[in-house]
Amino acid sequence: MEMLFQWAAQLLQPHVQLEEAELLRLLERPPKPELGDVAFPCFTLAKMWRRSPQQIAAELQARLAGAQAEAGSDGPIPLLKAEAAGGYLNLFFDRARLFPRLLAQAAKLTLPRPGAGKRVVVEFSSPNIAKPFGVGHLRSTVIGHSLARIHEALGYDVVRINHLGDWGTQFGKEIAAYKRWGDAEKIKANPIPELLALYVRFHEEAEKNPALEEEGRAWFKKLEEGDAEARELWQWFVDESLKAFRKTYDLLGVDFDHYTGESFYTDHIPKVVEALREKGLLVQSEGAWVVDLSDMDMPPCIVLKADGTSIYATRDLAAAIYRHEQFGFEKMLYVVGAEQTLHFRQVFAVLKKMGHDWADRCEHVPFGLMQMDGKKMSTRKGRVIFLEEVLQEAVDRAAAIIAEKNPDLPDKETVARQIGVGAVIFHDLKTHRIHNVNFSWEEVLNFDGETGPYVQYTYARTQSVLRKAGWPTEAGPGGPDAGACCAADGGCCAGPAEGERSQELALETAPWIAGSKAWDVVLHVLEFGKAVERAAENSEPSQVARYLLDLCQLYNRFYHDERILVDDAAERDAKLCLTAAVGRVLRQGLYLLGLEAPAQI
RNA sequence: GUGCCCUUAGCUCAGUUGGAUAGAGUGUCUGACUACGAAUCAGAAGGUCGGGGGUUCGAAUCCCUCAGGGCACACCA
Repeated sequence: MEMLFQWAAQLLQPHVQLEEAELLRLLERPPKPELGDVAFPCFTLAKMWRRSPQQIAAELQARLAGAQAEAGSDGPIPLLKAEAAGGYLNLFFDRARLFPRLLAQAAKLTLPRPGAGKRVVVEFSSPNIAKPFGVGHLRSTVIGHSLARIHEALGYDVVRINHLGDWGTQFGKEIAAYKRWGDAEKIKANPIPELLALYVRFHEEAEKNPALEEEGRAWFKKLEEGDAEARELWQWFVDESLKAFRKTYDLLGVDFDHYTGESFYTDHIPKVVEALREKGLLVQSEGAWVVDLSDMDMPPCIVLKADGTSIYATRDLAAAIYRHEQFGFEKMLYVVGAEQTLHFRQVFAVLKKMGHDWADRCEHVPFGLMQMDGKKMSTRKGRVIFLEEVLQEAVDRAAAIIAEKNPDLPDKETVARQIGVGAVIFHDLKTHRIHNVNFSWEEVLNFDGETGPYVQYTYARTQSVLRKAGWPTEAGPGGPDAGACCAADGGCCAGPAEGERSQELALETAPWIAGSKAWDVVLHVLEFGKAVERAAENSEPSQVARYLLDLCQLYNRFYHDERILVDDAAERDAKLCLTAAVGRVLRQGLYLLGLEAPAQI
């Protein structure tokens, strides 16, 4: 595509008084393939030349035709014709000559590496200890995991941090509840549900008996002051919870470099408070110590509560400073729900006031709520759906479909897991993260249409064709470089026995391309890098998911309408080469989203 | 009450720096497996892009305003 735009600019430049850069900026791709390969909108020229865009388009058409006649049919740029349509000048290139060159590009496609030598810290997942891992936490987990992989693929050095919710007044409450009603045996047998039940009961009883709240806060104060009993109970809750979380992470294929939760920063808090005090930023208000942010139209940021204990903002300040010292990031992403937007604006503002200019490189990556019946899910009210249950249902569904459609598939259990889990992850990543999503079993368990299984199916289809043709197929779980060319083993475009030949053929012409959908496919394959870069710039994995869905649709249309394994060797090899390129992009794209890509499903 | 976010087909959503007749999926109806995998593909139907102003040659996209929904607004995270 880039190449087409470059050529178009070169062709047009002698006839318009515009800089090449300006020209390139104006050029666009026509909305429909029948309209040509590159379009030049004449509206801006119309203003400068004081003539109608239609007139200008017609004139340019004539001029290009003249220039083309002069250059002859084998000029350096294979322009077929230029056509004025409305205020546009549409350029048609000689696809037969062009296709082999585009295909060669697609075959050795690699991602750009704008992140080389730069580090990015991604904080994500961050579930709360002693609470179940609900579908709500899934969002942070899969978005963060995908953003980490996307940045890695672009060359960044990525640090993944699980900022566990393992500190705060809630643990005072949990301890208070345990002391009153807890049963150690029950908890050992069934840790998270039992701990949750205690927590829920605490809030119910506190409605009637407000003194309980005070009791909870008192236990947190003890905990923060290092009280042995409090510490011991807390540690127990943490250990049990982590055991359960790790199982979920294994199933999802997610990992972290650091499980440094909020409690990790306890020791750093005094330093932060001292720094704030020294800079004169701390003022006392209603008994608490706060940083005033009224100059930025924000409510004050509480740093120490009236009882002297820390609050989550304090711990986020300490964490940010610690991480900056430790990792020296280019940027730091906080993948945390949109309901905490104000909190992060406050934290970043306080960092700025402290003189930490790198606060500008911290970015809250918000996402919409996971809702149930249009309402927020709530652990306290027991209105949650457990992620484990969702994943299990999805895997069961995948297994049932396999049993029905492909009973002879080897390693059925593994594939069912890959498909089921993939369906859940993809469903969460395919739309803009900021939208609220209403949880729906029907949607999550749907495997048709714009879904993870659809992309996985298309990938398996590419591998199936290659296998049939005796070409090498991709194996293994994918990886950071899965989309890179397999140049090491002699070139992607190569059948095993006839590598050189197909490469050479590919350099000539592809007369069959007229009317073939392979053209649309190869153009889209070449857009992969742009899609990934856009996803990183916007911290938006859905842009990769969207790209993959479009690629699948284009490839499936091509696959359905035309035969790949035709008798003509040149055509067959070109189509196989395209198929291999699509397969590589799909595999790497799935990897970037956190999905596996089984070769057969 | 104040601030932020959201609103596009019955439902769920795309729509890149403002560009040509606003696109998918799903659901409904109808077709295509003696073909390289039908978890697929094709066709039909379905739209005042929440309403109203404005900027522009041109607005789903930018500005203003109103409405509806969501979230947040100091000792929870």
